[in-house]
Amino acid sequence: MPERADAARNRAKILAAAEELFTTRGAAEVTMEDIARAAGVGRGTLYRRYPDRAAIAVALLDEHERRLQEVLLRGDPPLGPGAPPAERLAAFYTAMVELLERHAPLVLGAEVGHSRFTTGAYGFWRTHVRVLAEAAGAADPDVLADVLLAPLAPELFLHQTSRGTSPDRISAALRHLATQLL
Amino acid sequence: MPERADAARNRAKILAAAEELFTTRGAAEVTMEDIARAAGVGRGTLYRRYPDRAAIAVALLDEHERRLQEVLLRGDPPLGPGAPPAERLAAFYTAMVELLERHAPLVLGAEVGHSRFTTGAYGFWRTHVRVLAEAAGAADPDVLADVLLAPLAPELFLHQTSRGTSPDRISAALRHLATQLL
DNA sequence: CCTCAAGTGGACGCAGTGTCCGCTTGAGTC
DNA sequence: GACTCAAGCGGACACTGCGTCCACTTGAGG
Repeated sequence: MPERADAARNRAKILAAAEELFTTRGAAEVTMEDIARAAGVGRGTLYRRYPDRAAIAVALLDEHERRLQEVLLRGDPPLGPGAPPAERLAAFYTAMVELLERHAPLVLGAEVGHSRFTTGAYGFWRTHVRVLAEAAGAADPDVLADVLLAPLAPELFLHQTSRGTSPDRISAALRHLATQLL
Repeated sequence: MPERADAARNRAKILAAAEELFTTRGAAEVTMEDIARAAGVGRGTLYRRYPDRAAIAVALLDEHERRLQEVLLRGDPPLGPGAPPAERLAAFYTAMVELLERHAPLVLGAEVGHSRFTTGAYGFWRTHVRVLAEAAGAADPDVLADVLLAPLAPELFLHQTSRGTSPDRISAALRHLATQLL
């Protein structure tokens, strides 16, 4: 059965309020209570849908990540299939840094506990990179995939940018890395 | 003035109890109350010295890290000065993985919030790696240093080992990386 | 208009945090 | 050995955020 009208309205209010709070204050400073109040909704209603902050952040990210995943699988080269592995990895890095730049507070919010590696998204990125590493004939692509993804950790990104390093510079360094390794 | 005898005794009891709890249960499952009780000490006493779990974990790690830092600065090659940058980085990776292997729960415990990058230790590792990158003539060693340290994130290490990847394999992959990049 | 399941929201109990302050104790002094 | 007093101690307290529960409300189909 489809979602009831009031339920859909509340879901939208919750997501809008949460996105606003996450990006203005930073995920760590936002409580479930804050989100409920900002959305004009009771705590119970909030918990009915989302068991914790991470779930909300994941829901918010979902759309953006899906879009990139789609492009990786079926888009044009160099992001999509067709280009040599090194170029595809470089393009992937660029896209991910852009994603981080726009949504770092959300990505960080999604990582309550140490959930980063257990979300479906990490698995996807990991598989993608491992396949590229394999195609380039790298030794131990399984471990290399994790290593290549590590510099995209949102905490690191925020640390670097807060220290004054521009996303472009990070992006460039990663592209350089990609061409050297694959 | 020196520390009073009872104070020193309590500090030792606290550190011993905390190390035990951190390693057996995992840092996230340990409360300040737990540590105080296990150490046979009041909460007030605990807070007097350590404002939070992170401070305790940092204190516990301090000794081990100092030893490695000492070797990096003044020890024999390839860890210490003298060897070519790539070899020094490879040796550094090996040493760090070993450190993680022995003390990952502590390292993780030290990272309440996103303190990893603000501790003195991170700054030290970062400087060390940046100097190596510079010596090898790498482009943008400043950013590269962060990138090269990223795969040593304790969350990643724990994730990899819990998935069945042996520390030796991680270590080998990182050494390979070092020789390819510098 | 009626029914009733889906949906709502706030009150409640709990766990952990960090502070405060009256009591205790160690270490110099005579 | 007794005295002093600052350093040290520890438990009580107030507070914040979490997650649940259940009596009430509301939307949609009959």
